[in-house]
Amino acid sequence: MSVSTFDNEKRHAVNQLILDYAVFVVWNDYVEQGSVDCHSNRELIQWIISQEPEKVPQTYILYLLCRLNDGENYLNKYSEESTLTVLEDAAEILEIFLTNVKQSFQKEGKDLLRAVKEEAVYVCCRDDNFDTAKEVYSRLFLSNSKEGENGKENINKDIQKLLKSKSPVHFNAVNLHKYEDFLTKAKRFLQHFINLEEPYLMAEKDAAHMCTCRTSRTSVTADSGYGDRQVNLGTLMKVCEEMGVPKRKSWPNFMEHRSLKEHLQKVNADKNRETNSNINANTASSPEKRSSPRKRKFSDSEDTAADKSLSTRVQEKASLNSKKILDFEIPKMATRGDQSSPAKNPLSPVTGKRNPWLEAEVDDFYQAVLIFGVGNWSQIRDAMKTARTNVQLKDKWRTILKCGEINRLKKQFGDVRK
DNA sequence: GTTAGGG
DNA sequence: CCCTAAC
Repeated sequence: MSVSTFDNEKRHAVNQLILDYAVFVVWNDYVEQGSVDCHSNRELIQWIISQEPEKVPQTYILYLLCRLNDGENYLNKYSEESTLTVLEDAAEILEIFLTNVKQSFQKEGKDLLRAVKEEAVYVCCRDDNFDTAKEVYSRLFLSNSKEGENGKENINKDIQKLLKSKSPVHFNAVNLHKYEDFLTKAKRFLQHFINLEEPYLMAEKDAAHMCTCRTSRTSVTADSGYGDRQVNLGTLMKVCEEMGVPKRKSWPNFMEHRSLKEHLQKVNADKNRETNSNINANTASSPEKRSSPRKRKFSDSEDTAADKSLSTRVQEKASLNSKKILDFEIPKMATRGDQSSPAKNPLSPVTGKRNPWLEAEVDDFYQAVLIFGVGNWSQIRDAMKTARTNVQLKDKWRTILKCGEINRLKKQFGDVRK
């Protein structure tokens, strides 16, 4: 079963499972007992990396893979405290990863890094979110030098060039370029560092499988919920204990993994049967649950005293250990007041009926014109994925000029090239 | 199929 | 928004 056949929500859930699982496995290897307070997988992984960075390249890779997988949907978020898009995060991770690989891989790695960065901008354009595209672009490609109004024009030109480079012949790269191709390229590079027998990668398959088993039983939606994953992690731990999966130094072999998986399915099936009666009450992902900090306990033997010492140790280590590893900070994204979805007005397929333009729609249109240029209406139509025809766009541009709405747009987004 | 322009 | 010429 290929992960790429999942819809985004499922894939996101799978990736969460992979991360959880990876963290669990790594945890088992590096920590004998105890527990730690962490608010996200990111923190946990950062902590693990801070312990013995050179020993856990796979952790980077897995972390990276998850983000690359989810990157197509740049709106996915792994942690509450960060507003980075997924692929921006991937770029950061990759950058750190590259500092730890052999010289001979550096060039190829740099190429991939550039591809990831471009893709980060690209996915936003493809989704008609040019605002975010510009923000991402300036964060990833422009040094901190602050430019004024004329900087905006340059960004538009740069993005246009970037889109062009994806498909030099035809300008509608947005439709031709496949995310899967990019993903394949990324994975090809990472193969250099991946041993396919590693449990990390087997986790990818298992998690996908586990996810389908569970989702087919409980109707998908509950899966993106954070509480669900926590339960899963606990179950994983219990199963590992029951089955005597070795805690340290030797990885579980393939057979152990398979049986673990089967066992897990059974446990989940039982659990689902129990909760089947009130599924509907709990399926909707509840934001309240998410907001509460996440507490992982991998061992019940220790209590809060050990907890504290460990979590403070984490913080100390984290701050001690080289900033280049833990410094993920990037200027925050300027969030416009909830304009997340460009409010696609119910399009009227009925011919002859008036279909007024919403202001947000006009804004998007204008920004598409900034990037594709005046007159390239069909390309703009494709990029915007709007139901309006190229002729309608042309007419709208004419009225924008005629009624002087152009002044507002020019002021807000910068001038267009002629 | 696409764009410019008159209506 | 529609229509048509021109490409």
